[in-house]
Amino acid sequence: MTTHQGARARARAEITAAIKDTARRQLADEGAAKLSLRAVARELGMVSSALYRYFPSRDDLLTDLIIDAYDAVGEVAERAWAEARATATGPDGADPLACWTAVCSAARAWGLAHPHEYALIYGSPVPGYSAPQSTVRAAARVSMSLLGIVRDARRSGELTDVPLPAALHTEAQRMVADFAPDLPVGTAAALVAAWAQLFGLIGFEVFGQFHRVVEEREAFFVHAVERLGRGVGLVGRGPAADS
Amino acid sequence: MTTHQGARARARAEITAAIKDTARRQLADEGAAKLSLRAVARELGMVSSALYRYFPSRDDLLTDLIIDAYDAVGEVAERAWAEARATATGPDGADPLACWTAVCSAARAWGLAHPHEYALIYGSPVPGYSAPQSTVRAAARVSMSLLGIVRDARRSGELTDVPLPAALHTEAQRMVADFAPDLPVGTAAALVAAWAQLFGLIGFEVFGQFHRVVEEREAFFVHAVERLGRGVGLVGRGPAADS
DNA sequence: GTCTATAACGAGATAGAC
DNA sequence: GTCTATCTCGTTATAGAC
Repeated sequence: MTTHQGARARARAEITAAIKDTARRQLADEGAAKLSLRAVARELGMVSSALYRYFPSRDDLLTDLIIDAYDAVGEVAERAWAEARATATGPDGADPLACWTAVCSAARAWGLAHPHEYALIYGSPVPGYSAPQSTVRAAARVSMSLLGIVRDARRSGELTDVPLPAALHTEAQRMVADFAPDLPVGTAAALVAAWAQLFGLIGFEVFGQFHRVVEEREAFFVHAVERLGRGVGLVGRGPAADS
Repeated sequence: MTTHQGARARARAEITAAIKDTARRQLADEGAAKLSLRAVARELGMVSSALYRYFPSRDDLLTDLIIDAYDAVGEVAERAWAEARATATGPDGADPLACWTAVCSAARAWGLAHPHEYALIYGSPVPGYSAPQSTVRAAARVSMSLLGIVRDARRSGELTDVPLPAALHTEAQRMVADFAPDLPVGTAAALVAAWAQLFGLIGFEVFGQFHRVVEEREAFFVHAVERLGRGVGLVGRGPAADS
């Protein structure tokens, strides 16, 4: 009985994974707008109605792909943070700015390696599709890593203050209450802005806007996100930037 | 003969405009990936083959829509710059930071008002479509406005230096040679980064990533781009940000 | 209970003959 | 420029294998 259930569960997991893999391939070929259950089924040698045992609808398959993509970037970001924490550590703990650039670079590398999945989560919305609430936890993982780095820096006294206009005080206080307890209001607002700006840099590179504009993309990116990190108040221990 | 040609040309222009309008509506409904000459023709009561008198292929129609969209943002950006130049002017000319935020806010407002055209030019690439060289002039208009503001600031002595790591010197020198003569290397690199980051902020708002994260979006945006402007070396004349 | 296959629906796209 | 025959799609109902 147990082995029976185990075998069934294993088979189910395998087929689910195969469906998603095929769907991801279609995503790359035709884009999310044209993702079709029938085409996935055809490519798998199944009949379309059989897919409904695994995904109640096309949109649910899309949702799963989106969550997977968010989890994939989130995981490389978290892993990069953990590694930077372990290696770039001085007497006072990890170097905040080194952790920051490590996480940002990890997100960039993932985007460049998976442009179509990147487009799925950070590109244009899919027409007619509205992401359900179930995507938000995975979607927050990268920003949670950035937030954690800033928190670490604050604990080790390596976070400078960020000015905030009076008009944004209540808004930033709401942000602090929502997801950044123990952070100063200016830092919270700057962090949200930096988060959007980070994906502006990555998106421009992944989507080709830097074509014939930026050539040494990695060095350019690292410098830009270092400046972003300093903008949220992180202080670097490494050699200062030359002028 | 002249009136004949004029009438023909006028009719042709009208039909071309009608085709583009219909295509833009389809863009909003189904996305760029599903843009089809046939559907446009049907909606216009024409037969699909008739459209080929106006656009040689679907991709050419797409290219036209893309150029139009770039020109539309470019125009509001340029107009905003001109207006800010005229109003926010002191003894030394226009206030550089006021011009900067005016141009950024104009681009944001256009994106929020035309999310589908925004997606067309700053969102995910259209599968199977590659933008031809003919789009680059229109695509550069917003960044050219930002560049012009920085140039003005430099002329009026209101541009501070931006540090640049040695590893990026040759890259930034190439940028300066390509499109920013008379600008310091650090400024050029910072400007390109700010350009990408600006559209990160706008894209996150247009595409809904700020849902339940940022509520007072306009004030948040203005503050963020002010900081961006200072990051490229612009100095503001208005009241400094409170802390 | 779990799955796959057949068949069908209504709607839309497409290719080609005329 | 029109019409038709044949494709696609998401989705459901149903029947039967394991």
